[in-house]
Amino acid sequence: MKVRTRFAPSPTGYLHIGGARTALFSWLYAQKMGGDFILRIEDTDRERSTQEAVDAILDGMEWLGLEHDLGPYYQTERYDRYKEVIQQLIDGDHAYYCNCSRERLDAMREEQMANKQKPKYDGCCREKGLKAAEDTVVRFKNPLDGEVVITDHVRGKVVIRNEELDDLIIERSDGNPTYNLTVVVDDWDMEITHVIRGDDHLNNTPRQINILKALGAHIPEYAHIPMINGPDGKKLSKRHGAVSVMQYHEEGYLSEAVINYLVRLGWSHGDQEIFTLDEMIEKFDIKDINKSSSNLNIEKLQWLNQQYMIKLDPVYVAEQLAFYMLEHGINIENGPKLTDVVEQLRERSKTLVDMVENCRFFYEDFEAFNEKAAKKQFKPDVIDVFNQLKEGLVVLDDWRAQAIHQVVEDTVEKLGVGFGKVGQPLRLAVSGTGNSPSIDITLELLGKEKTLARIDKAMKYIEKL
RNA sequence: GUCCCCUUCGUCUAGAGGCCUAGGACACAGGGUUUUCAUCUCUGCAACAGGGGUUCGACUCCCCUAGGGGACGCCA
Repeated sequence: MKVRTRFAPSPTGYLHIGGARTALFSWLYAQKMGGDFILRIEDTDRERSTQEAVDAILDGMEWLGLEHDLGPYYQTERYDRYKEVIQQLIDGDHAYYCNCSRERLDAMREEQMANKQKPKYDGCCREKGLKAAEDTVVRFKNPLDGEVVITDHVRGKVVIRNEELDDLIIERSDGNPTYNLTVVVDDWDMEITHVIRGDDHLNNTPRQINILKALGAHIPEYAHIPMINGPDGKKLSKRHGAVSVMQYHEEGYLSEAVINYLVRLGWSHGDQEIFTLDEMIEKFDIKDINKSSSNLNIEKLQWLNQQYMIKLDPVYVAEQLAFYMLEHGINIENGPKLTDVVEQLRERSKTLVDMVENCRFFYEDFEAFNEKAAKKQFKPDVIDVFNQLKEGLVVLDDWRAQAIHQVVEDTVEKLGVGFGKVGQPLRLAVSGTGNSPSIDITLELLGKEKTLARIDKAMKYIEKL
């Protein structure tokens, strides 16, 4: 049988980091097994599902490169099929109509909780043989005894007694099917072989298996993967910063780094930290997924992101950088080639947004010198240094790092000072900050005209002190 | 409350009874390289939740306790 996995989000919000990892694991497994990866939108909650959320999920998947082979399927387009299956269950005496009021249900739940019992439907209408009516729902006849054994690929054997379960609603009074029914029908119809999903669904699994059995359907393999918590170990929430995967995009992370970060969260292959996509596919195995939940660690993501900026082709990274330059209002026509910027700044930036800020001075004049650096570097005697430098630079036709370096060296020699006495004030003068790529390359990329203008500007600043 | 699940350095993890004086990575601290910053590199810091078993031997197996998470909806 051909392996088929699926990612089945409900479109009630953006694609968050936990969902993205679930999708990644499903996708990886399908890739590894040469199977299909299906995207299914579970939009049966019509109140909360929105088109914006669908788009946000699709965007997130696309950015991460998690392409689906089939779909997206929308559950709202499959209502006829669900109706048919519900009828089949009723006809087979596996489901029944129930007219218990919400008030009765609520009161019962409260009472059970007060008695320290697990709240469950009491089966009131189970044998009444009710017909469909205005206010009736359809409930599944869950077996009363025996147990359900889940052989989960991550959790191992999990046994749930049927007496812990109750007769869940599979069709609402408005005629809409509910989640536990639709998942089962879809996984069955779509011939899903491996259900890889968050472990918040582990508790639903026995119910779903019972329905599958009643339908005479094949029961898929299951793998319930643990949750991802925020950096503080608490449940992921907006307070933790980036929750939507697209927020990582906005903050300047490469999708390659995010994928690599995500794959190592809850999964590992020995001591390896960095994986190409092909390596991931080759080495990924469900049995290597951890059982315990993991916490987000932004520092590690930042480290990975830098590793990827260094490792990836500068032409590609430059293409990505162009997006952020535009986004941050920098005109890339006013400065050096982006590939040069990438090569010079990738070891000095954690994210592409960092890189934008670090290269800004090549493209735009800055307002003020870094205060601390100016205090340290801009002393009156620097005027001599700048005059000397200018003398050499003005006449320099070959505006390249090597020649520029020679001018700086000559200045150092003539003035009989240390390199730092020349390089640092110069760096501050042209960049406005205390750090940049090596000074000769910085000047080369900045260009002769801007360099000289900025030295003049710095001299005026110093004279006013 | 009831049921289910989880528990190795601060964090991500390796570990399938002796290979463990518990390894790697991020972070952090210190050194080296770089007359900037970073990169790179070296060193250091730092963990088997607790208690009982089983065994010649337990991080690894079993039980209990504690802590954390999830489920218990006409949400998914």
